[in-house]
Formats: sequence, structure tokens, C-alpha cells
Amino acid sequence: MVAVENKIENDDRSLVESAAARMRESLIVGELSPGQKLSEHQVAAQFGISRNTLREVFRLLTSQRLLTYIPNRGVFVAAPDEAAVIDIYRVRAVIQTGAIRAATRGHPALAKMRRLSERGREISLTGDWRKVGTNNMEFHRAMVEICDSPRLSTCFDLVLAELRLVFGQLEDTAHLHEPYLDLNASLITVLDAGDLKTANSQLEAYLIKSERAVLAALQRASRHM
Amino acid sequence: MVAVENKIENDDRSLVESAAARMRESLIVGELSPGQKLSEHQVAAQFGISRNTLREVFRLLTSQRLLTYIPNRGVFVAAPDEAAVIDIYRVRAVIQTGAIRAATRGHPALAKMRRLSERGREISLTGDWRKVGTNNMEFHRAMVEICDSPRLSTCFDLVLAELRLVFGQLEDTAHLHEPYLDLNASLITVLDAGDLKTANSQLEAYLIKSERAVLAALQRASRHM
DNA sequence: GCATATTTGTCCGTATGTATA
DNA sequence: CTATACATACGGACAAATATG
Repeated sequence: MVAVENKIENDDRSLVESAAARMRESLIVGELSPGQKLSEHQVAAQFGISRNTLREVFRLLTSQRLLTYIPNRGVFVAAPDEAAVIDIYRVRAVIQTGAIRAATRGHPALAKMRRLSERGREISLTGDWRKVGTNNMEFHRAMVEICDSPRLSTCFDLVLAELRLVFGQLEDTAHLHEPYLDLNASLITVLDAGDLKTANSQLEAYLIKSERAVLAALQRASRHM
Repeated sequence: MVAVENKIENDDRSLVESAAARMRESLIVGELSPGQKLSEHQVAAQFGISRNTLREVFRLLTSQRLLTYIPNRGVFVAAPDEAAVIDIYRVRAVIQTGAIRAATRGHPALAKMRRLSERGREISLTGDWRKVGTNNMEFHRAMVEICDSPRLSTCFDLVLAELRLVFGQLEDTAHLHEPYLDLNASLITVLDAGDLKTANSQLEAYLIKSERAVLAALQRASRHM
């Protein structure tokens, strides 16, 4: 049902943390379908950990909104609906416009963004759209780093992970990221020039466009079920 | 050492959730000192729950930054330092200015803010500064509700809880809240008038002032130890 | 609507490793 | 350096809630 044989060097962390990381990855790449029930017994066996330890993992991922707890019924893979998507983009708007407002010329995060933007173009040539998507997320993650705020970055990571959960529900992640390569490139050019006003309007345009695309794809997906 | 005999009607939730709520309250009101080690055995006995259950509670509160995990050493009450305070106010600035930018006349949250502001004045007359502080937090919490974003509100609640942890370290919470009654009242007046520009500059003034006061108090407190 | 099987919620005992006096 | 204390993790147990036939 699910691939869990990745024992990829997680020994530096505690068992519950490494297991949480593994399950987090499974969730993000879409190996588990949203709404799916996760049996304690079964998952514990798959991950090779005890039920007690697994319950700690569940608590962690539930607090990150990747899993959903229903009392006396167990945990389920979170299934972000349209309301969730709308809310996620609301969070993004607030945090990312805040980031741009905080942008100062020469900030390390800007260089990182430029690097990621260029790398995104390279990846797009290979046609690996999943990687393009991941790269795009890293680009926006770097944008938030302009704030130099670990707490804002953590909060942002949470909603991004949730968003990837949504992408996992969709089939065609291709055109969900491709059109934004140009926008991202333009954004850093404007930012480097210090034109925060234009940068913010471009960002808002991006967010609206992206939100609409995700919502439309989500509605298509839910209709096909 | 710590009062834990409050079995105040927590039966509707699961054991771990009610225990987490109780411990959360203990942390926020300052019953436990920052940096203090929390022995699994001891705390489990005090709360009347098993160590397994307690560990789930610890995971929850750790993800909320109220506790700190040190591998193989256990959990400790989080001790937010100056860097944390600075970061907290950075988050507040981004989220709360975002909230004000989203303010529309007649939004329910504005009415709530007005109610809380007036209530704050009443409480201040009694001289119960702890309650004034709590009221002030609720005021700002209501401000974030303008966004109509559960995720932003949750994120904001997290940093507010952390901030209360800081207050727990200080003795004189009195003048940490009193001067802001006027500012809050003024803020809603300006917001009701729809003058977002002025509202934001007043908010920024508040945040800077408050941050400086907290930082100063924190430095005084750390010197006295 | 009932009886039964399954699963969650919670606890205990215990073995092992890690940190500290 | 040894001993003690403690965190980490496991497996088993049982009641209560839920799902199933």
C-alpha cells in the first residue's frame, strides 16, 4: 500500500522525530490519500515502531495540520478543502507581503531567491514538474526568510506543507507551477532594484493567480470522485 | 511546588488534551519557572496520568514552543530570551499590520475590540494588572480576527502564549499594560473611521513601545539572577 | 436493534542507552 | 570511573468506544 522501506540515515534524531519526518515526507509527496484512515496497529507495524511512539508522532503531525484527530476514531490524513486553500493563501498574503516590506537590498535571502529562480528554469527544461513545484516552494520560502524571523518561517512552512498536501490530491501539477517561472524572475529583479511597491503588486498578482488555479484544480478533482 | 488539584470539568476532552490544557495554563500564569526541568515521573504523578500519556502532552506543548526538548535529557519549561522577544514582536508586526490592512468597517472583530477596550478600562480601575494584561492580549487577539483566518489566529495565539511565558518571568506586570489602554481606545476609533494609515502607524508605535518595555524588564530580571 | 469484533485510550512493567554526581 | 538516575522505547494488558455483521 505504502512504501516505508526508506531507512535513509535518520539516526541522529530521536525515533519519534525521524518517524515523524518519514511520515511527513510520505504525506507531502502524496503517497497517502487525504481522508485515509491511519490505523495505529498497522502504521506502527509498517514503520517498525511501537504504538506508544507512533501516537507521539501522530500528535506532532496533527499539530502541524497534516493529520486530523477524531476522538475515539483515530487519525486520518488531512484533507484540506476549499476553505483551507483560501485560508492558506490568506496567510501567505499577510506573511509574504510583510516579507517584501522588510526587504533590504543585499539581503542574503534575495541572493538565495535569485539562485532558486534560475535553478527553477533549468529544472523546467527537464520537464520534471514535481521538482519545479518543490523549487517554487523553496523560492517563496526564501522570500519569507527576508523577515529573519524563525517563527514566521516555521508558520509559513506549515501552510506550505499543507499546500503540498493539496497538490498531492491533484494529478496535473504541471501547469500549476510552470507559468510562475517568469513571475518569480521578474520579482527578484524588481526587489533587487528596491522597488517594493511593484514587488508587492506582482506578488499579489501571483498569489491570486495561483490560488485560483489551485482552487479550480481542487474542484475538478473533487468532481471526479 | 505546583498546584495541580484543579480537576475543573475537563472530562469532555481526551486525557492528553485536558492535561495539556492544564499544563498550558500552569505555564502561562507562571506557576512554573522558565528553564525548569520537568521530570516525566514526577509530573506524571502530579497530574495523575501515565508517562506515556504525558509524553504526548509534552510533544504537543513543545510544538507550541512552551516547552523545550533536549534529547536524552528531557523537557524543560521554555525560557524565551531577548532574541525570542524580538522575534515575537516581528511576527506581531507582520500579522497585525496585515490585520489592519484587511480591516473593513463594520467587521464583527472591531466591535469585539471596542468591547474589550472598554472592559480594559473598567478592570484597570480595580488595579488587577494581571487581568488588564489578559484583557490586552484578548484585544490584540480580536484584532487578528479581522483577517478571518483561523491559521493566522492560531499562529498569533502561539506567539501570544509565548509572550505570556515571558511575563511570567517578570514581577511587575503593572506598568507593562497600563499605558496601552489609551492607545487601544484610540486605535479602534481610528479603525472605525476607516483610517487604516493612521491605525497602522499607531499600531507600530504600540508594538515598538511594548517591545522595548518587555525587553527592558527582561534584562532587569535576568540581571537579578 | 443486538451481539461481536475491532480499535482507540490509557496504563504498567521493563530493558537499554545516556547523562550526571 | 563507577554508580545512580532518568529518558527512550518497547510490548502487553484492559476498559471503553466504535464499527461490523
